[in-house]
Amino acid sequence: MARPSHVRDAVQELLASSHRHDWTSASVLEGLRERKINGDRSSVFRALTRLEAEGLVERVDLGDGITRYEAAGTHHEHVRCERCGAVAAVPGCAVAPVRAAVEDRTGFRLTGHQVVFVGVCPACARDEQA
Amino acid sequence: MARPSHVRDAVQELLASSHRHDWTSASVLEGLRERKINGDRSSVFRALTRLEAEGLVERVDLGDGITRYEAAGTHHEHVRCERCGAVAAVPGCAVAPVRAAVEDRTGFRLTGHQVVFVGVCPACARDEQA
DNA sequence: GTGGGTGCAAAACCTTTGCATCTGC
DNA sequence: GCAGATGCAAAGGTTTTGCACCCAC
Repeated sequence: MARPSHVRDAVQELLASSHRHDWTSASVLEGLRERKINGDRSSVFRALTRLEAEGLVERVDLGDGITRYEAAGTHHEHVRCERCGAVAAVPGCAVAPVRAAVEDRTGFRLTGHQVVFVGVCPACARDEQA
Repeated sequence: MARPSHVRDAVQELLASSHRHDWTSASVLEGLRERKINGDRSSVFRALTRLEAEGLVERVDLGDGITRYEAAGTHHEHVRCERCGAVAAVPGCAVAPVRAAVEDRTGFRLTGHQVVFVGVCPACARDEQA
């Protein structure tokens, strides 16, 4: 056992070596191709699923129906540009301060959260001016 | 023009007369049937799309790949039970306090956000004890 | 008659699954 | 040989689109 998995290793390294927060199955596959690594959709999905289970990558849901992934790291939220789709990180946790209040008011015991800010990125705001 | 649209009207009334935050295309269709209103998937989708554009209903993304809708109203966040899927409202805005800070740190001009808390609802927590 | 609303079916989309194959161990 | 990894193809589920029909204006 413990056989080499070139696809999974390549996926992990691809995500870890980038600062992108919006890797999709398609862009991962493309990234592998650019690195001259052959891969298949199913292999990429299996790799991502397993890497997520191992805690090496995290699933990011930006609310557009496409599942995204990023390398696991320090906690942060995301902001997505509604014009160009660019995704940036928002350092820290946006809802930590209200966590206790939410548990009090809803009776739920919270285990996680998903926060996505939507806005206009600086570049698109500039274009808008012009 | 301004022709009657029984499907769209029925969808709007269905959402407005309920307090559910997790209407899906399927449950809306089912709801219409229960009201003896014939409808079709595409009609429901077109109705929801248009009602959303008109600001009468809001899209709710709980991160499970299924698009949900609820009647538009006062702003609130959502919490979803990871055991049973129940959805409850969280009054108020969880991220308002950090809005300005996010704009400062990212340079984005924020136009909206999407917050979903994940946790265990009181009922499931009780079952867990047993 | 015109345009919007509708139903039906087919397509599109992303994701998942089945299965045969290959290859380290 | 066995178990894990892979590629290919097909299925699965939700959402979208095309098209013809119908009806209120």
